[in-house]
Amino acid sequence: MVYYAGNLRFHLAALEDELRKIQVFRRELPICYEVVTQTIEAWKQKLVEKGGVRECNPALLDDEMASDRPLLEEFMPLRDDVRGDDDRRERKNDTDSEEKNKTEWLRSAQLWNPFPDLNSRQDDDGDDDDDSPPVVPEKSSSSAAKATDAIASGSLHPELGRGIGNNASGKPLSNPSGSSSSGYVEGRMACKGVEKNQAGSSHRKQRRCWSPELHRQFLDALQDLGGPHVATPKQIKELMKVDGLTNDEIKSHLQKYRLHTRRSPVAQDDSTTAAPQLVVVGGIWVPQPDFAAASGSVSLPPRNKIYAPVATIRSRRLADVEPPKSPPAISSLAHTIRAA
DNA sequence: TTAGCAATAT
DNA sequence: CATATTGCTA
Repeated sequence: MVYYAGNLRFHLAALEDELRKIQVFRRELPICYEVVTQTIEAWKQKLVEKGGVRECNPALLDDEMASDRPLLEEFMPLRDDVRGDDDRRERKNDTDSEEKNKTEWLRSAQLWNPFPDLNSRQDDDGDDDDDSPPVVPEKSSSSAAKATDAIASGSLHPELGRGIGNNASGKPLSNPSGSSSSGYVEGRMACKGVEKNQAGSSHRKQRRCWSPELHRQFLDALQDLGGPHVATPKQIKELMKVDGLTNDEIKSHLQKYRLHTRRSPVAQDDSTTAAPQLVVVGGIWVPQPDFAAASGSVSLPPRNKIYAPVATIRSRRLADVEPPKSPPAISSLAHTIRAA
């Protein structure tokens, strides 16, 4: 009896150890995490029962536990040498920096989700539940960045497509309710063969979408930097502190964003003080925020100083900081007007 | 090396 | 058509 209890405790401890280890990958291995967590819970309960009521019969116990086991073992075969660590060389002496890097890219992984619209989770930028270690501004060495990128694009990766029923703990971590879970899930990670730079023609990256969260960070950075037209990709990247996000990606996003804001400059709500933010440019009325953008095409060359310096601009709410959700079509009007 | 733009791919 | 990636140039 004692043996079983001890055994159970031992396994429990081992499991908890494992849980701590995969904590970092919680987002990427939601099922794994969940399974382990639940198993731990279940076992704890067993332990309690065991302590309380003496009736426990070893065989019975095994049987009962069997219900929890198979699932678990699919993902995590139990070993006795769980703490062996031989196979987990990566985290031998918990190197803090490495840990941080991982969590950081994890954050990014979370943000880079392939379901732009679906993933509107309740919390928002909550940064959530998890006690993710403080993200230190730590300048990520380029090598580190590359490493993480490599990881992100290739290796570890949770097969989270399979619906395992018991996601008891609540929100589906990564895979929003099945709708349209078309092969995008594997998009970034599955990467079978891709990225294997075989024959050096793996070329095109997997297409990754900017999640609302990520975009929000982007916008924040933009705002801090004084607007889309003065912000530079690198600065943005540093400000966003999203690891695994490359300059090129930001550059691209910025490009698109600029084009977008140029086309449909939206005066952003706040109509309370809706003083017409209009200014005359080349004979046409243009919403002020777009002034800078428009100036480009109307020959007001250096648009650098149009925006206030970083510090002062912080509180301002510029239209160009927000993506045009519902374009008022002013610009198109402008075009037609100009044509006429 | 980076920013910006254009071409191209999804 | 919208958006992401790559290529090219300054």
